[in-house]
Amino acid sequence: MTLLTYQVFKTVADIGSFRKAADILGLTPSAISHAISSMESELGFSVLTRSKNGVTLTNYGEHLLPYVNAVLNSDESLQQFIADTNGLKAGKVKIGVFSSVCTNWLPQIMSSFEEKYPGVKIEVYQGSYDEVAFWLKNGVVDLGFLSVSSAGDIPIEPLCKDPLLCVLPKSMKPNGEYIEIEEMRNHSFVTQRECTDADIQNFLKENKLTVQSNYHVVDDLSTVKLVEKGFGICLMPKLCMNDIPYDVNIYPLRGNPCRIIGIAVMNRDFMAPAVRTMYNHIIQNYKELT
Amino acid sequence: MTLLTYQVFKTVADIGSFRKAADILGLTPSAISHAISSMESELGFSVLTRSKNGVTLTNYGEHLLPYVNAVLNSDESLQQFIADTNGLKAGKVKIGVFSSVCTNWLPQIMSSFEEKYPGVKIEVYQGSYDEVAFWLKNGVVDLGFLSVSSAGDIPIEPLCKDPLLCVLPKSMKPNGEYIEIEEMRNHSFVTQRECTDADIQNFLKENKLTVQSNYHVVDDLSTVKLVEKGFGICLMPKLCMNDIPYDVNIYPLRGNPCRIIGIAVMNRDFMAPAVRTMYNHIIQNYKELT
DNA sequence: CTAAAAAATGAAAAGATTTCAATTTTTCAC
DNA sequence: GTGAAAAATTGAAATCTTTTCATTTTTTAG
Repeated sequence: MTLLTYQVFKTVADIGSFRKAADILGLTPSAISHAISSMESELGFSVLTRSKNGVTLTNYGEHLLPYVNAVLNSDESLQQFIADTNGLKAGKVKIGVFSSVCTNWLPQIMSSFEEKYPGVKIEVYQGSYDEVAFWLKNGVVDLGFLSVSSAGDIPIEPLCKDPLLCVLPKSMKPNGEYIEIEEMRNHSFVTQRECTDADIQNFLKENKLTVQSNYHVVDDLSTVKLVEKGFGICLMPKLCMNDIPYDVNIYPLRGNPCRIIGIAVMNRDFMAPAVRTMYNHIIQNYKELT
Repeated sequence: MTLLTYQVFKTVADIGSFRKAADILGLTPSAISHAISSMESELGFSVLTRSKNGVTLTNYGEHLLPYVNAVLNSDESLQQFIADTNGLKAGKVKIGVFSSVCTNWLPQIMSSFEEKYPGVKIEVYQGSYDEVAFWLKNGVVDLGFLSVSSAGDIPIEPLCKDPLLCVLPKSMKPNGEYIEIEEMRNHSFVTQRECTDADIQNFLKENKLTVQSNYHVVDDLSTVKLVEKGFGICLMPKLCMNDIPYDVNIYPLRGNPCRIIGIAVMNRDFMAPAVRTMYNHIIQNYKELT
């Protein structure tokens, strides 16, 4: 017996006619008849008496009906849950972000989204690129902000360029408007521990800048503060600098190297409705790149 | 989505592996995969992440699971009800009887049945042949005792013969051991109202005994009492006389006319388990006719 | 008694599920 | 990193279920 069998039984029991039940369910009377009789042979007893005044429940049918109703009701609430989820009356989106997106973009994303879809809950997970990528792969988050170069094999939609800047102590000034790569070669660097900012590591690697670095810190603020105090120079994406009250000199680099910030999702074709909506919302609001 | 889809989803979610779920459900891993992916495309979002450490629920899957469990649990209790019914741990039998069976046979039938199947409830409806037949046709009772001649088109299993006897006041005696039909022809009859005992009516009709009857009573006791007081003679099935404290002469009739008592059921091939068991129980205990 | 309506029936068609065989992906040990 | 083993996926064919169609039977109402 399937849910449809139950539905047929319930409808017939309620309405007392095979033909009318067929109309209601969009089936032929024959289908109803077959369904009921296969139900009866599966049960081993009959549930409906075909008599004058239409079709009525047998004693057993009468006892069975509440059980059938219980199943149909619980399925109904399941269907309702699905409908709510698809209609964005319910749902949850878990987003992985790195700190600069977290502080600069997320508040606006969240408030505009929440206004539009008040039923959807948003959970934010902040971490490094690697952590965000890991969370995406493991389903901890549905969507993740990443730089394109750090996304690896995770599909990512590029949103905008974020220029890498060179951060110097106040005491230092470059020769021109831009910092030449060669100018940096002999300076001590303050670098973030491990690959907290993979784009910068990549840039350094690409330009064969072997960095002499005595300080390995974790967060952007500390990095800049160490530069401020004259312990070295550092590279920092522009977006990060928004968050930091700094007293340093900031210069763009020759060739304007950028990190490309994108929004990543493991399976672009199969997002939950709330996730898809958030994904589109983010692209609409932040996509600058064609 | 069907109940099986739900079952597949639940099993996979519980055990975290398609292959193991396939083993448990007796399906191939491929079937599981197809089932889940068709579920996901129907839902519009994915419910399982295929990752390291096996398969885990997505956020949506996590939310969906309780709903799925609710449906499966209510179906489980439906299945349990069916099993109980089939296993005779539950169930009800409604039996229609006429008075002589009610008083003579039913107590023994009921007590031996109840001893064997204590979970099954028995309901007794007492009435005339016509009422019992009506109840059978309308599903008021599951089984009905009837005389074969009164069953009409209702299938009936003959159980035993019950001889018709002639009841005479003490003051009257027949010529021999048997009463000849002709002997009755000139006597006043006390008859039961309408066709309360169709067999007797039939017998009278068959033998072209037009009965001169001034008293039309309903119950057997009253009938016999009127005979006792000399208001006429009557015919009475033997079984009925068991119930009556009488002070009358009783004689068999020439040719030993009988009513045949049987057990009737509307659909012999499709009885509820408790009904079938009662049916067989009755036949075992009361069938004398081959 | 007949006509109309409702239900049942059996065979064929349509649809769904399951399996099979082959492929891809993932995991684990070396 | 490589390769073997395990797990999951895929598409096509096979199987099984459900539905319809056409017909028959049963029931009801005039």
